Amino acid sequence: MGQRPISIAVVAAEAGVGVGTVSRVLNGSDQVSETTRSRVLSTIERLNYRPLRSASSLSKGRTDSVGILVSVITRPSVMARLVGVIDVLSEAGLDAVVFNVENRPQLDRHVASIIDQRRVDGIISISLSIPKERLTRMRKLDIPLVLVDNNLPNLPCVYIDDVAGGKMATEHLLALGHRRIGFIGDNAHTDLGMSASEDRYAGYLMALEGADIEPDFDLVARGPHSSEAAAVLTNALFELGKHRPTAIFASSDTLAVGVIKAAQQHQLKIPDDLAVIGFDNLEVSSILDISTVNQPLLESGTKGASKMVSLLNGETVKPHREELLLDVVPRGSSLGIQKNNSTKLYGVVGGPHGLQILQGEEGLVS
Amino acid sequence: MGQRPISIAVVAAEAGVGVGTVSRVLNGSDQVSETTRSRVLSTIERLNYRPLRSASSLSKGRTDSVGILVSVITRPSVMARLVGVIDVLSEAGLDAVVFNVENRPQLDRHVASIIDQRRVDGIISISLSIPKERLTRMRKLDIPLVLVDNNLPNLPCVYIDDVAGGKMATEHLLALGHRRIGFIGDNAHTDLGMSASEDRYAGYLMALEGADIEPDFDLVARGPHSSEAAAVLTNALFELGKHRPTAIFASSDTLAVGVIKAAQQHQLKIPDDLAVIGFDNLEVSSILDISTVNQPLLESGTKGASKMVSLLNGETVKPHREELLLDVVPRGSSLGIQKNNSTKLYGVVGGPHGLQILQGEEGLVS
DNA sequence: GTGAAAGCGCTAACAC
DNA sequence: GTGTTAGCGCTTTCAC
Repeated sequence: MGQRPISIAVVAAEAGVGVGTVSRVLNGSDQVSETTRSRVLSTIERLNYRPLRSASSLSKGRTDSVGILVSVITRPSVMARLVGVIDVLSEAGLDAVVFNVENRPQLDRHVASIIDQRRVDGIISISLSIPKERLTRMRKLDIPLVLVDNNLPNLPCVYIDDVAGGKMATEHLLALGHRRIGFIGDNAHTDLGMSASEDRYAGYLMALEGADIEPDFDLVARGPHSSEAAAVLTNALFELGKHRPTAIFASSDTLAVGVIKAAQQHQLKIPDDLAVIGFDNLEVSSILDISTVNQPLLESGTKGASKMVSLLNGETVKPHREELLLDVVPRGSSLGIQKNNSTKLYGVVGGPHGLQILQGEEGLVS
Repeated sequence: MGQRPISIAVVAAEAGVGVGTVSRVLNGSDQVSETTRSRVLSTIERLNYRPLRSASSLSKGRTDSVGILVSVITRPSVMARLVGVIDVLSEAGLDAVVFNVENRPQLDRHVASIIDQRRVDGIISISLSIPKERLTRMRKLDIPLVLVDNNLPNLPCVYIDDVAGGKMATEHLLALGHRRIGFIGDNAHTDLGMSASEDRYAGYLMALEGADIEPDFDLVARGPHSSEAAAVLTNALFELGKHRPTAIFASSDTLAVGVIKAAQQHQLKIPDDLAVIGFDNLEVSSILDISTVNQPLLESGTKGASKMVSLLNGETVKPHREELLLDVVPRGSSLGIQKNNSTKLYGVVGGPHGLQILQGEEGLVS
């Protein structure tokens, strides 16, 4: 009881070999005979021995863990990326150390501490802009960095073209005949480099220009990134009376939900009185039948993490910089076609304790 | 260039002191004269030195990081807890190593590896049930464990009474005069010990019993944890015709969204034709005006993490086991009172680039 | 109050 | 193939 945990030395002694051999077995070296290997292995098993991470880290000079910088985790879009990252890292035997960043000074602090304490082997930044000086320092120190949902030259990254996305969304509305198209965006966390909303706004302007429509800034509104805020802003747009927009592009689905809520409160029919398109293709947009621009969120995380894994293995990262594709997902909020096909996808069966959904859970987020 | 990173020895030499002294300064020992301390401190600053985590870990015998076991991170409720945990840990200078668990074997594997590799000083389990044998082992090895959203005797934990919550929700509907009350729950991840839905169901039954109502299992349905699934199940309940429920208790807001969607597709008026109450008080329930049972999600995370911090500091955890309180949040989906006061909370102002929301962002999730 | 030195448990370079 | 040994960078007695 209370005896000190077994070290590699104990295992070596017990197995009648040197510590070096045990270490070699542990690290899968082929410099060990099958006989010895199995003997060591069984001793390890018997003693229930596991190498101490920190000792190995110190010796190897790496931590086998990567830092993940992320902000406003609670956003579903951010969450999805994060999950993708964590899953791939975990699969590769790397620990995911998550840093939740809320403002610029904090971002800088975290980055600095991560870099200098070398507590991780690499950093994955999700939707965040690392301060320039830190970037330089990291490059100098040769600390791998991968950007997810961000795009910087010479750095491995996975990103989308938000401008193009904003353009696509707006063009969707234009194609439906709308001329007075409003924009609802957010101005949250721009200090952290989260510029998606503004980029999409740029795309919105481009689309208007392409259609020879003079932008009307009375139809543009920005606020915090929440449904409530979007509802408030939408209400403000409605005060324009007959000059109100006939369609609104919300820079994220979360905002689109607020837009629709506001419209309903004003007894406006969607999409006849007001067409709406969002961005991200979150689950909520599917269930509320909101048109949107789909972006591969989870995939951005998995691909980013894969690049990190490659980097840490010393391999060259295949597509160094990777742009993921977007596509418009037209739904009822702009087309007005009610499609409740989801009902047909799953079978429901009765049981002694109530109904149950049968099989076929494809597409269901459980 | 490429010079090896400065170690404590370099600092010591540079400052003209022994490494021991530098270490003492680093760890805030009071065994150092002010003079030396400041000299060392300035040298550290000048060289931009940071102690190497793994070396310190090896020496100290602790990692200054804690493992977080979590499942289905994408659930907003889980995410909120996770954020709470991470923030408090980070504040305390502890690294948050996140393990995303998807099934029981994986849970067991992760726990085993965490325990044996001693890669963290403690474990916080969110909504998950650690296998019993692992629990025993952890206790024997003296590895601190804190449960968030889970409740086990003799273990520090933060939890709610899901049964009571389910009862409250159902009683809310009963108080409104409903007699045929349906239940929509999920049967996801019960293998991981996520029993909230079933516990709330137990509360539902208790409430019915308290009102002398015989439970009708035709009004009970379970499926995956998604709005889509809930919509499908709700549709199935509607097939009961006049025997359909006049109210539904959905075991989470996510499910409640699906219930409402299904009702709308059937042209049912909420709450006149169908009253609905959910659980969790997610942002979505607020914007969609869904009645719900509020539980302090973020707080469960922060409180749990605080307990961990105390444990690691060798302090006794104040309230060892802590139950957080629930309260019914009545909204339009059951009461029918449309309250769009949110509009009044924030000012909107015009600008050259469009409208902006003024100040007062309290309550707005950005 | 401070320096010297002995570990912490592991890896890797070097012998044999 | 395998054992031996010198570190990895820090903390912590133990002298002084």
